[in-house]
Amino acid sequence: MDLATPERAPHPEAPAAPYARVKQFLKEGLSHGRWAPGALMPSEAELVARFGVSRMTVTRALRELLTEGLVTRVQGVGTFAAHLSKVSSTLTIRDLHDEIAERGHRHHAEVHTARQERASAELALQLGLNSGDAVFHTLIVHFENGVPLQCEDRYVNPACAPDYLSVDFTQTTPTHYLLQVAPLWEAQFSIEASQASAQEAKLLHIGRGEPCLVLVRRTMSRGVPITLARLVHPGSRYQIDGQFKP
Amino acid sequence: MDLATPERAPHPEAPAAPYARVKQFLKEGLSHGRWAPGALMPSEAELVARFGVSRMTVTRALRELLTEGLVTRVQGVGTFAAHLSKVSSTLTIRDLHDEIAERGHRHHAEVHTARQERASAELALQLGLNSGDAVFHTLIVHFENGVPLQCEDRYVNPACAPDYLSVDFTQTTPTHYLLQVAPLWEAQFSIEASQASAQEAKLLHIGRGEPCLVLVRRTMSRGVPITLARLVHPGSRYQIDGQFKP
DNA sequence: CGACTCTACTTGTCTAGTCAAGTCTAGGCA
DNA sequence: TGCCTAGACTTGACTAGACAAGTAGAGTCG
Repeated sequence: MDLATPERAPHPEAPAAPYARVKQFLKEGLSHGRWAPGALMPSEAELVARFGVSRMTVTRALRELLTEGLVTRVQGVGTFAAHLSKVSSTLTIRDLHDEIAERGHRHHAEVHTARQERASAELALQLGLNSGDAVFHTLIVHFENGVPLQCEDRYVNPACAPDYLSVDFTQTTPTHYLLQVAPLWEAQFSIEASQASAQEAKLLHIGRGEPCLVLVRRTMSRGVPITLARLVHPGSRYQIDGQFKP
Repeated sequence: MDLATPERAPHPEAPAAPYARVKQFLKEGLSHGRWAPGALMPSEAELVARFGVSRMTVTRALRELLTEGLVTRVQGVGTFAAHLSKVSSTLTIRDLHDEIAERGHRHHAEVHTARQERASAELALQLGLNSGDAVFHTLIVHFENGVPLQCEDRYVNPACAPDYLSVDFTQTTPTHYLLQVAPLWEAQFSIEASQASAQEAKLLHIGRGEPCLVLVRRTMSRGVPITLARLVHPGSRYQIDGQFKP
């Protein structure tokens, strides 16, 4: 225990704010199985009476539990404990440079390709272009303390980032640059395991056929596709971590 | 366009609820780069004046944007556009049975191991037990339309699910059963790519050394570890999909 | 010049009420 | 019996205020 802060937190279980107390009460009840999944929970009026707070306060607590997916609410009926049949975790995909820097390690990048190409039919579809239109293509290998960690094969919609090819990607990562150009994002991704191709194996200094964690990500801004990236990581050197906490 | 519902949605861009209109206004401004990352956004008082609503309404809109991570708020200073340097996506980890059933496919499971064992030192640490304590161990292969899709190697804390070994896992998945027993969860997971072991290759009907997507998940309820699972999928047959939408 | 205070502005939280809309049930009526 | 309606109860959204707490800048005093 930290006895040096007696004023700050007299009871860790009793948050000061009334809305937080109500929320805590409901959360603990849920975690102790007081309301089985699907069961009817106390109504707002009951909670108002029990805690002696106004309805807005109770509403806030319940709305937060709703957005956290812990309860289901039906107008005219009541509030129910959610069945957590799906465990939804938050997976944070970060800029690799930041990730490495945060570990206190050194990051550098080798640019192998940075040129304009003509889009294939499939690529054009993904980027909302017509087949044969110009696209920017970069192939960059990222290193952590001199060890290759990621092979980044990226196509960019020129309309969204006309100056993309003039950026020095040994200094700035494409992710970082594109985040500046296109403010708000919408992304789809898929994660899969596959063997390294001959080129990837060479660039990542691994054996041909070694298992790799492949992350394919397509990002859009205001409905316009910006970029399609294929991020290949050696399976032996990289893993994705995440957690779920209600 | 759906012209059959003229009353319901006259303008898809103008939600009926005032708090939603305020939220939409701010979101669109952010997506159009009206406020650069880190820039000061309108204060609550300004929004109150602009939209002619009460402060609680504006507060709600801003609080929701805050929980979505789109803005940063500092008491006494103001509201700022967040820099989205990290793109946090929601990754939903679901019960495999449900996932397969939703695709309209057939799921069945083969139970290869279901017994009590003594915990190794490392396993005991993960499950909050002492080395040598009893643990339940199951090894189950899940099939989609007769094709092996996942090899589930799971250890369970007997204190949390005393009847675990008496469950018929050809009928119920361990995930589903454990969700019933332990109401609210906390989970940590990691995703990595590695080669199939000899046993895994045999169980999954793939070649030894083929790349596999491995998901290791540890779940806890009220701080007590419940289960540690290692889910191995053939890289050629399985991928994880997700999306991010602010 | 430096330290202090006062003020204006900001967000954080709460209250006590209003109106609206959806659901369920009991009772009445044909 | 079957249908309909009225009332009770629920959530959803909002208003117009209030007080607290934090920040930043302007002005003042030593």
